[in-house]
Amino acid sequence: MALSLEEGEERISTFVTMARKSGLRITPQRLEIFREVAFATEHPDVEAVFASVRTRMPTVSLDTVYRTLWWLKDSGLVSLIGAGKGGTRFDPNTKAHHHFVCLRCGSIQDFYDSCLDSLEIPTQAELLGAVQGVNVEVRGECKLCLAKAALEGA
Amino acid sequence: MALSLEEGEERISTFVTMARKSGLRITPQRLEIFREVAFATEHPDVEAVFASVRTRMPTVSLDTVYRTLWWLKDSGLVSLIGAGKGGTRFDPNTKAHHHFVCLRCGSIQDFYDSCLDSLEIPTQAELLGAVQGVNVEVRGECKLCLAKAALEGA
DNA sequence: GTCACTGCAAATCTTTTGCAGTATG
DNA sequence: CATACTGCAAAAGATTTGCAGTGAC
Repeated sequence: MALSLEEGEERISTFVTMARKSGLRITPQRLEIFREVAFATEHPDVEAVFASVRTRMPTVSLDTVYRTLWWLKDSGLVSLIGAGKGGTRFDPNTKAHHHFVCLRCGSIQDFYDSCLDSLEIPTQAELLGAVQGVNVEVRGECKLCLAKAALEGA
Repeated sequence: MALSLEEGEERISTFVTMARKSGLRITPQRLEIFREVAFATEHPDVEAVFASVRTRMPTVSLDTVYRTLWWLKDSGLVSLIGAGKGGTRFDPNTKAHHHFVCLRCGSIQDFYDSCLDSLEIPTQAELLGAVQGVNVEVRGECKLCLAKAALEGA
């Protein structure tokens, strides 16, 4: 699955605008790293981005890739898959359920909703493989983080 | 949010049954580790399970926890949050979209569906914090893994 | 009694940090 | 020109592996 050139370029121009707005410097490394991610359709991990950027810019270091990616994430230009940070996490709940994921602290809370359980799977998704279940991930900021932010902002 | 005792015990008896069926030995460590995970409502990571089990069984080692958790995962008794294994992964797609997650290889593919984008957020979820978006995670086995399995099974 | 399972310790892989030099705005 | 950014190297953290002893079946 290839990304259209226009869509990639659109992502890059958003990137430059955002960077300017945040007063952050646009360096060749950052541009190259972002270009890599912006055109990616495979949801790469850090190592993959690094390897790929390295073919075109052999001097970039792995930690620059890390720093750039976290910065992109903080700016909202890319998002993390799942809860993001931290080690592997487990879910002992084998019943149908759904998650509220906090984008700030990474906490995950279960919630139940029978309508969501019986969500109709779009044909688009059916085509990608053998579907076994659905989990709806509601993303936002949890109560605790909201309270903390309110305190700090006061 | 506490888990009802019955539900936890139910999970444990499922565990014992499953273990017997797979011909795997039920050791005190495994039972303790599974008990920990079965009653957890916080989607713990390995370190958290380890720390908690250790308070009741000070001799367990971290690697036993790892081994047991992977085994539980392979048996389908617990599932991994997100794609599971591997490092942090990024998603450069800032448009509303959804994921097909392969439970076998961990690959993630995007798909689009405007009905899902405008999914109504259940009150249950609204109560947990400030909602910013929804991502539907369709879980199953991807085309590639299905093909591989077919080859090996032949 | 057999053989899978455990604990330990060391190896490996992933991510972060401190510092001195470099280059962007 | 100031100072944020980079690369390097080393530290910190997470996960895996090899091996000898132990215990579940």
